[in-house]
Amino acid sequence: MGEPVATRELEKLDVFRDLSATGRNMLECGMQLHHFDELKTIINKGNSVSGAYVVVRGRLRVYSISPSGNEATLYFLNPGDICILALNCIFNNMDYPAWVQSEPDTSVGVIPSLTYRTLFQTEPSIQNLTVHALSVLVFRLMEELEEIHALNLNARLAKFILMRSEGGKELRMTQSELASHLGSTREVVAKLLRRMVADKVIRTLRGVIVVEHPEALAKQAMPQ
Amino acid sequence: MGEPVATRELEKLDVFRDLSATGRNMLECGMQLHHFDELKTIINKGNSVSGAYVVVRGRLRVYSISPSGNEATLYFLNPGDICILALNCIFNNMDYPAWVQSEPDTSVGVIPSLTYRTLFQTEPSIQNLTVHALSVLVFRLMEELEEIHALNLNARLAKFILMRSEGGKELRMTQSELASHLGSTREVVAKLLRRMVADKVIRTLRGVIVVEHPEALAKQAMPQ
DNA sequence: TTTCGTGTGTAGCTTTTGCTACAGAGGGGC
DNA sequence: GCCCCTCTGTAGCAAAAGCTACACACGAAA
Repeated sequence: MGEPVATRELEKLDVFRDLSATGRNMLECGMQLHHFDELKTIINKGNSVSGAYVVVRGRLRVYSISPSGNEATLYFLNPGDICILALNCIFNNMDYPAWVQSEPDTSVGVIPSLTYRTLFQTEPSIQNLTVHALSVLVFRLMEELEEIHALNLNARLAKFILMRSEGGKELRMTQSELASHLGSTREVVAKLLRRMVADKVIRTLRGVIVVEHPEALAKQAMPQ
Repeated sequence: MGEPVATRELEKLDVFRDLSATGRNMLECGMQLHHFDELKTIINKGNSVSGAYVVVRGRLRVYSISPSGNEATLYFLNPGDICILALNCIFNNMDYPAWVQSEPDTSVGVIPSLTYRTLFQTEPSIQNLTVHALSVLVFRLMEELEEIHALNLNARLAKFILMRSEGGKELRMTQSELASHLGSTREVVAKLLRRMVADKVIRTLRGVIVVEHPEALAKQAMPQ
């Protein structure tokens, strides 16, 4: 169980620095803080969106579920990140199009829809924040779409390991989590990893992938 | 060869109505008009973006090219549409990440980057236009990503035919164009179409697909 | 009419990916 | 130690999709 969120913790985040630069205190503006002690599904697909979500502490996982029941992680939200899907919903009066799960000890700030839209009309910092967040997502999504067409699963896996391994050394993630990120299945991921291990490109441990030969991995991340 | 663009033509578009509601005339603001008589590649991947592009007449096709040389159409821009990729580039100082081709007799208005950014800071109509265009794209992209994971090619093809056939009757598009939209190849598309023809769901003519049985097609567009 | 380019029909093979099924390995709690 | 749960290793088959290769059809231009 984590300690309650301190104002100090809020002020560390760029988002809130931007917001407070407008001379407003978010809590006074009506922002609510929610805390989740444990892993819990906090939004289901089709839920209505009450406001703009900003992660203050911990992590949120946004994912979709295919009809066959497979989960595919869309992205994570770390402290300071805004949920852009929720922003979209606010500006288009739509229901939330995915699922969201909180990790243990996660705090989320919620700025009510109306408040956010009002702030957007008057505050340049909120305008820029919004547009920037949206653009970044658009690019990420287009890149991913292009990748799916251009790269086979092995290349996408190689690329994923490269990008997410801290300092290009190792990646702490189970094989099913990997599969979920790539929209594939564990067995297939295991098969591909096996080949990489045979090629001495990586080593696998329980819940960890150790990158042995980053250059070779980068080569596998290339088309073909 | 088309006639030059008339002011009347500009005023018909929602975008410009929004803009002129701000009491500004876009041409006076520095918008330039470009006309293309024939099919021509007007932007290459990596080109710098000079401003916000608005289609006034005709159509632009935005596409990516995979390393193997296959084109995959990302989307079309019809009169009144803004190129959101270009918007993104403007707000993030990036180079254009795809290719753009003009159809014959196409006119495009270009609002210089700086002008657009200035307008964005002051004009609510431009703010809303921008955010709305971005959100819509984000949703479209996420939907497509989810579809690729959840649906097989046959279902995606069925859905595509349904969505794009005018009034659910027929779709004027060659099989290679279809393949390009789905990021697949002509032969595979032909194979799937063949099966649909055998099932009496569609009829195929040269450059045309006639929808015979929309309900059956909708059924094929479902997962599995 | 002939020719040529583009669009379509089709076959067969290969590769990739998914699915089922099971065995073993490691680690935490009892 | 023992149990149980999760994570991993592996095999084998099935389905999906891509690639190669060719034949034919249609229509426009010469």
